[in-house]
Amino acid sequence: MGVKERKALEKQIRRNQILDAARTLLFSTGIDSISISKIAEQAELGVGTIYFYYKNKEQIFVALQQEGVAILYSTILQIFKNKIGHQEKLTQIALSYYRFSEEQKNYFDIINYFLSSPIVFFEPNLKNRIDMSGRKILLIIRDIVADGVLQGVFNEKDPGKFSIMFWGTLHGLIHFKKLEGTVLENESHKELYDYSVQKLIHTIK
Amino acid sequence: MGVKERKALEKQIRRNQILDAARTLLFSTGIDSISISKIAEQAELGVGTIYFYYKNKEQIFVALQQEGVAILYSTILQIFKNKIGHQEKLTQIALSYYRFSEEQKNYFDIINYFLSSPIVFFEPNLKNRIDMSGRKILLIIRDIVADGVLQGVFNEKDPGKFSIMFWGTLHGLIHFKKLEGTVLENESHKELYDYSVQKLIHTIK
Amino acid sequence: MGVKERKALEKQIRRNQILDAARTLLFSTGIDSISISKIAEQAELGVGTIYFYYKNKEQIFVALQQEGVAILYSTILQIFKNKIGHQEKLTQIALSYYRFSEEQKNYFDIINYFLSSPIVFFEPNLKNRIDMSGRKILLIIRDIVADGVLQGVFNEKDPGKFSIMFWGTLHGLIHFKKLEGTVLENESHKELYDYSVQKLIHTIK
Amino acid sequence: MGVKERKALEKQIRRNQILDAARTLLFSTGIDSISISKIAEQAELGVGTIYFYYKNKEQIFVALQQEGVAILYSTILQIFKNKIGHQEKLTQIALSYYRFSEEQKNYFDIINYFLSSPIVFFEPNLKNRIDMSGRKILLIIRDIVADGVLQGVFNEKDPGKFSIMFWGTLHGLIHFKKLEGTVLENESHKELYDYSVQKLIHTIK
DNA sequence: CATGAATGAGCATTCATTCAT
DNA sequence: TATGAATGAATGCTCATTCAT
Repeated sequence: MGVKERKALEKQIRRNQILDAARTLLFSTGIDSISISKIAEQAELGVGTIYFYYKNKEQIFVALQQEGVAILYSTILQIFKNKIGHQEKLTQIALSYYRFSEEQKNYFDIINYFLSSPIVFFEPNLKNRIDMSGRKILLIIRDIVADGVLQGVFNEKDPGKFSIMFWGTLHGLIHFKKLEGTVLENESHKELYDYSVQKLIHTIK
Repeated sequence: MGVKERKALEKQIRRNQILDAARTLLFSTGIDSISISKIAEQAELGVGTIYFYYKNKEQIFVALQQEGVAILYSTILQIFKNKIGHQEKLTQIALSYYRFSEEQKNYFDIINYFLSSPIVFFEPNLKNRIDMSGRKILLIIRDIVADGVLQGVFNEKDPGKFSIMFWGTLHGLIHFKKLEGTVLENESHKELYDYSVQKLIHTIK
Repeated sequence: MGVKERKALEKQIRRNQILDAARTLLFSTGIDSISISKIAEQAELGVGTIYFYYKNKEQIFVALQQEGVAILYSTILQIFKNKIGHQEKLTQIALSYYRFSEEQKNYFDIINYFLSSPIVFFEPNLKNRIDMSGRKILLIIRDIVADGVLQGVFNEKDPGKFSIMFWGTLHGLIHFKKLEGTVLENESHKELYDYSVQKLIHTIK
Repeated sequence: MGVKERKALEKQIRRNQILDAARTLLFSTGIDSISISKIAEQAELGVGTIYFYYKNKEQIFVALQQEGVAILYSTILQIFKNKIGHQEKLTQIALSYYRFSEEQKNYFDIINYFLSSPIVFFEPNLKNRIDMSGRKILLIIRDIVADGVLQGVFNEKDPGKFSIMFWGTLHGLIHFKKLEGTVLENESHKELYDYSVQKLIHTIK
């Protein structure tokens, strides 16, 4: 291993060290209380060092968001590989996102941070990275639907569009969890979610 | 007009003056840059005066959110009253939310602020007010569907559930507007939205 | 009853109404959280009205302090009147102050506020009123001692001085309650207090 | 001297610079008027810088309190080391506290701040540090008494208890300085103090 | 590479008091 | 008498970022 490689490796190690610290904070006190100096303290590094490895706070958030998406993706990939029916796959994927929003709330929050906040400007590069990480999930859904169509299980002209609609619905509905107890007086939010998923799947049968 | 009425009127005027200032800020620099002292400056009032009329910052946000919802509601109410088909009504409502998210982006942001942020605590009263303001919109949709079912145009056992799914889908998809240019490479976001709306309506035909 | 008397009576009623409010706050949230506007709200009066009846916040505090001292005084007066020995009287008085500091903590705090805070300036009149209210308590102690001397139970040339020393010791020791758990590692504060009282009494035997 | 040492030294200098500023304020306008921003201004530093060196305002107060206690302690230690009688030592210690409360009034105030205010919460660690600083003074008194007992000069079963009573009396009586001119009509406060000290010492003879 | 000191604008909120009505 | 609107300084504290070493 040459000097270059070792340097690169060390750099990666430091980056991970910083990310570890940020993740610890994310999970211990939530997204709102992450600050660079807290990360530095947690990572046992100087503040300046953080800035050497990440241009700014946003970059760290992006890295965490990628982690979150990766976790979600791997779950969904498992489902994709299962030997179960197409419809069942979609149902399980939907369920897994619901669970993710609850069990990995902090990761969900940070994904949501990029998706829902009215923040205007990201460097194009960054934005690309953020967005593309989620794309793979949509592609899985698309593939399931497309394959279902091939197999004659589903009937849908544009699996790509559908996959986005599918995910958008799930995402929107999860936000409505907040309305439990007020708008959703008698409705169980989970029931509502399941109902919607079935409805969605029904549209391509 | 007695002294009492005049006082009450003046008080209302001041409240509006403050809200005007907050709205101006909301529309000029976005929700993230609204602070009490900026509102005070904009309104040409002392900071303390703001607190005399609104208990805290959140209350001002709520007032703005209510404004936004009211605008959206009135648009949707118009559509509801139109003498057009049930399906057409739903289509137009969906369209109007899309437009709202673009043309009244700042109002959309503040509504979204209450719906999407991982924020911790609201006084129950406040939360109720926030949530319930949106409820009327859902009820219109429910009524359209329910009436459609009565008329034999639609087929849906639970119009209440459907209305929430409908809105959730719209809401979630609007968030995906951000993905234009990255994930949505070739897709037009608007086309996708329309596609989804038609799909949704199709499920209750 | 003439107009003058009625007016005076009404004025007194209002003053009490204000004091009631202040006392309620004192006992519900403690001395630190008493503010004029809170008093006004509690009393269902305007802020300006408070200032009509009390020149400033301090005046209200003084009134509360007087109440506290009055309560303490009446307890001590009871003990004074009891048909028990001189020594027993002193013991019970000391005990009653200890209890007062615990059971009427809020009154104790406000008395302490005037006695311990480094605040410099009070109007002479005010200061006189504050200080003199406590004087009666000291006089009781002095009388007990003086009478004890007469009866041959005690031996003390200057009962006046002793009464102040007696009270000063109690007061100082109560402050040390805070040291429980740190400086007073193994000592029970109450035991220490009792020990000191006995010691004190012993000096005049 | 290495870089590390120099850095540490500079850091200490800055901490002192801040403390100097705080002390200046303490001595010019009293404890009540110390605020972080005033300290920053006085120290010609940014507010943030203050917080870099002291976690919060309380920490600065503690530092000042420790200074005060240290001054008092060193005086008392001197007396302890003097080759004078046991009784004389106690007398002089009492006198030195009296003088301290007059000549170092601001330090006395800040010590008193921690001892007398009904303040709610301190980090346990902090509280420990505050309380323990005073402990050393009590231990000196205890040792004098204990030694006096050994030498047959004093007669006291529990020198530890006595030392606290001794100090509590002094402390409480100093508070009564405020009553000069009102309650203490004809009494000289100083005379009263001396009287009490002699009385106290007498109890262990 | 790594550090960590320094910044100062920024934050939400409180408060005693005044004064025109 | 009584009101309550208005004030604005003041509070403790946070934070992303910079930069000299």
